[in-house]
Amino acid sequence: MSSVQPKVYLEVIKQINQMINEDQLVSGDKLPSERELSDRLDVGRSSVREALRALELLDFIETRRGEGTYIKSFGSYRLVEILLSFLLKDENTRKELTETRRIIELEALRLACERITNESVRQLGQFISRAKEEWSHGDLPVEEDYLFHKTIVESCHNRLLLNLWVSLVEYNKVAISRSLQREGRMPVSLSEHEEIYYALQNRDCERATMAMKQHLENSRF
Amino acid sequence: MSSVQPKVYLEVIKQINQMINEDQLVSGDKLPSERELSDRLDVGRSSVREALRALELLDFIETRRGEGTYIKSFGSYRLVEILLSFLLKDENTRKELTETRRIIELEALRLACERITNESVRQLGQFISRAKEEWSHGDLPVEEDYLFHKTIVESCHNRLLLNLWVSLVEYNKVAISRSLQREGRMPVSLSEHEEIYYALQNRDCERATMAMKQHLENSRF
DNA sequence: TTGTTTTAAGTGGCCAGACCAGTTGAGGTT
DNA sequence: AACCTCAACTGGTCTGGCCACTTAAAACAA
Repeated sequence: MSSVQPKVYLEVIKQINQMINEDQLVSGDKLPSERELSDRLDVGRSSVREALRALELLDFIETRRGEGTYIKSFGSYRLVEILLSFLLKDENTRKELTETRRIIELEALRLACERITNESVRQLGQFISRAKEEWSHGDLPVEEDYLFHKTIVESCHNRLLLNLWVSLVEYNKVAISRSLQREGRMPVSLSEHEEIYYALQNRDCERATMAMKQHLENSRF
Repeated sequence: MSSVQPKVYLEVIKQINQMINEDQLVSGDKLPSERELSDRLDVGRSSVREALRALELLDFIETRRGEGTYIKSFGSYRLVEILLSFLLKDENTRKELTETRRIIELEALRLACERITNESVRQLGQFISRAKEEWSHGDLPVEEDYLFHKTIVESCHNRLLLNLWVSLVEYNKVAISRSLQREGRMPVSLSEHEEIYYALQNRDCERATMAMKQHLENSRF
């Protein structure tokens, strides 16, 4: 006997996936209740729960106590985040993280040069202004820094790439604020942002890339 | 009251992760049994199972009935696979996937030019030879094709990057073999591989990159 | 002693049932 | 019409049970 039958909870996941496809369910729609699934698929409720919990961990679904289970949108940031939390145990991986982030951000910038909208460019400008203002008040514009970079990656209109980037950076947020706190770093960082901004305004890929390289180099995450 | 206490199964995942770190457990090591975890963490066994099933789906652990639960290697390749099986319903995501893969592979190649060992270069040569041989026998050297690319990404010595690449490509294997089956594609693909191989042998980054760009372009995954 | 068989303990797989804690909506009260 | 109240439903969790499988110790046979 080697007829290893697949585990029930995996079967349930398949069924749910199929259910979504057949019924054309989209993000926000409600899934049948655990009890109903258990009934309909003729499996125990615990198996249904194992399947749902796994999908929840992956951010595919969202469960609201007392209400039900809902399909989530494409916000699977947690995916890589989980991966990293299990993977990132030594110094080596940190270097890999930085390197990978650099790659993704630079390439995203390249794509953004061709795809960015005027609206997004305008936003970038705003972030710089707001950062300057905060800085003049003596505050550290960590959030603006983050949004500046994120907007750029968003502007390549590749959600997968954005997902990866967010996951990588999320993990590094501490390092970012530490970087900005370095003596004299802030003004330089700001002018680097401006340079990137101007380059993007002119869709000057070469110049933008050079500026970003410089910026990432100096930031030393 | 808004003190939403975290779900138990998430807590269990945290604990397990911590357990792995503290006890310096590595891939292949055995985790405590479900009943013992349930006992030690003072939660129901069902909660433990929900946690374990979720981790299993992510390929972090492997459960063998009658034996126990074991930590798996960094083989979290299944991640994106699962993600995509749920989300790859529109053409858009497919494009993003291809684009992201292209970026990662090209940049990995750049890094590999500086970091690749002679041994790896030799292996690349072997893969080409073997592919030629198989092809002369009338077989499609899908595996060799895959290994050729994988070895290159491995040679950048960034496991995170490798993980991402494998995740993306794993999903695309079907596409790969379909690509190779295209009339007259195989010989061209082989010669493109050779060009990359020669460039890598000479650590000629520029030439290697150009060749790879060409190759990926023609492959049309 | 050695090699084989049996058996018991341990483990994951799965289920049924129970209770708690939120949410919702229908029906009654004001 | 606006406001309760409460029953029904939903997820969250635990308990305890039974099955199938693995392993190793114990019993047995050579």
